Amino acid sequence: MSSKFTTREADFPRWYQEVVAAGDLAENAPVRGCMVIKPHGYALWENIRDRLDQMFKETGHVNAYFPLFIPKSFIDKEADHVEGFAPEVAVVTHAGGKQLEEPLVVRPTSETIIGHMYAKWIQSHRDLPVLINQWANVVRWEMRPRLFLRTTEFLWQEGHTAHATAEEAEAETLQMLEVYARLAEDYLAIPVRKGIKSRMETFPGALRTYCIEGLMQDGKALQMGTSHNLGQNFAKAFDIQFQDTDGQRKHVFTTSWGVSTRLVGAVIMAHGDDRGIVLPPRVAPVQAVLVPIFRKPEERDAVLAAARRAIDGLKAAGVRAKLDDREQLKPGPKFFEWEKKGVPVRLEMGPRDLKDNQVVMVRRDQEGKNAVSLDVLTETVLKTLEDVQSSLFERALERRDAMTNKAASMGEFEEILDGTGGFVEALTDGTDESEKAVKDNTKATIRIVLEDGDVGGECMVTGKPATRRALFARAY
RNA sequence: CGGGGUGUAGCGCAGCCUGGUUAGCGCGCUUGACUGGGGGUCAAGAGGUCGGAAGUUCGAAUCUUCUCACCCCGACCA
Repeated sequence: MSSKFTTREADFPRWYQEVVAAGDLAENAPVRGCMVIKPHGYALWENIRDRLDQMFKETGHVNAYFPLFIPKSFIDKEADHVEGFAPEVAVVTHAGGKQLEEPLVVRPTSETIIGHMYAKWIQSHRDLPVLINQWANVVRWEMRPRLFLRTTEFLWQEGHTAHATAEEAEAETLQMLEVYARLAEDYLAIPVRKGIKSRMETFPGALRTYCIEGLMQDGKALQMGTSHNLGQNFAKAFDIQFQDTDGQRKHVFTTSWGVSTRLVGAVIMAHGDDRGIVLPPRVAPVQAVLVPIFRKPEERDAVLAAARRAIDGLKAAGVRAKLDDREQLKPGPKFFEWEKKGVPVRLEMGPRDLKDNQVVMVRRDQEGKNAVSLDVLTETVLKTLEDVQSSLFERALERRDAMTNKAASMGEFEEILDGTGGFVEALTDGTDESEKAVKDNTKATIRIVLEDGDVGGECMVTGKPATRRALFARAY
């Protein structure tokens, strides 16, 4: 019954690695920083992807695909963009057995190539808005890779839209932030803080960056999605213009927004326990697993027949249910395996249960076992899945709130960070210098700016009158 | 790029300092039997260019030199 994992409390990063491996989600590839996403991990990503894709379609977006290779000169066209991405870009200099005329960048993100295409596609206000998303892999050379959280190659989606007015672009940016927040909270059961990034944390080339920030169990923040209002920066760099109703040629306003396979890491770090991964039912590839128990052949036949009926009932009700009828494994090892994989509900069915017309049900998020009559199995499982979903969210919310504090001075600020960690709300004078000083001294960064302007009080760094209220945290 | 470390079976390691028969251990794997309501037991097996190269030696996983790879700690990021 005891766990073999390093506990979260003892060493969170190590716990994370062990749990990812034990849950059979992914492993490191021969190339440093790259990962192989295994079937169970990929199924998890597919569920996130499918739900998001549906949400994008519901908000009027369509999918397209842009190429992996981008002429290096494209990246150079937007000054902030080059500077921001230069250190992590992979460049192809040779191909076809010779040196290339112009090096090709392996996309770290696709604003530039998409901007180039939009310049061709957009002529008139009648062509707007353009609402395109793409599912793709991108490469950003990483020095400190961590499975799912930070990998050199990762899977993501990037939405790229173009609009006639600044207002429309801003509305789009905020709308997609909302979509991300809903995905995180309703689907991944992770409460998030929504907000705007400081200038220092803004996407290279963007006017404004909004984001959702989750808090992990170790008190560190995780950026779970970003939505950028790019203003006319890329429109000007790539000359994306349209003729408006007034006859004038104008630059469009663009946005971009993305979430990645990092979300899989978020789910693990937000909900996992010392026995392994715990998956919210809505994303779980397997929501309920049934482990049959028997000794003699006649027991086997009876149990398996009843088990198949139960599974069929669950599947008919839309539950992603699985019968684990592998005969080479005893029930015990199966229990541990599914537990490590995070399956929300486990059912055990043996001869004793058959006699009583019941199964034994175990919730992944709780201790203990309960008997459930076969007559009400399907509705009980459905209800339990909903319960697990909401209690995971509630638990994460309580943890988050308990780890959100205010600091009035640097002393208090550091005390909180070194104690419980988590989000710390504090006042600063809003300068890059103060923000940098906090980062250098405490490793905490501004996750979101809560308010700029007349906030009262004084800057915790300089003591000058404060002009900004922000949420800080140490982050992944 | 600066500092520290590791390469021996699929994985994790011992052996090296102090050279000496067929290079071991745990887990995993294969076959079989007994087992089966929370990680079972027994038996029999398979699996190795000891990272690579050169050298010292009668003899090298072990000593020397070179080389390659990877990992950890310090500057960025969805």
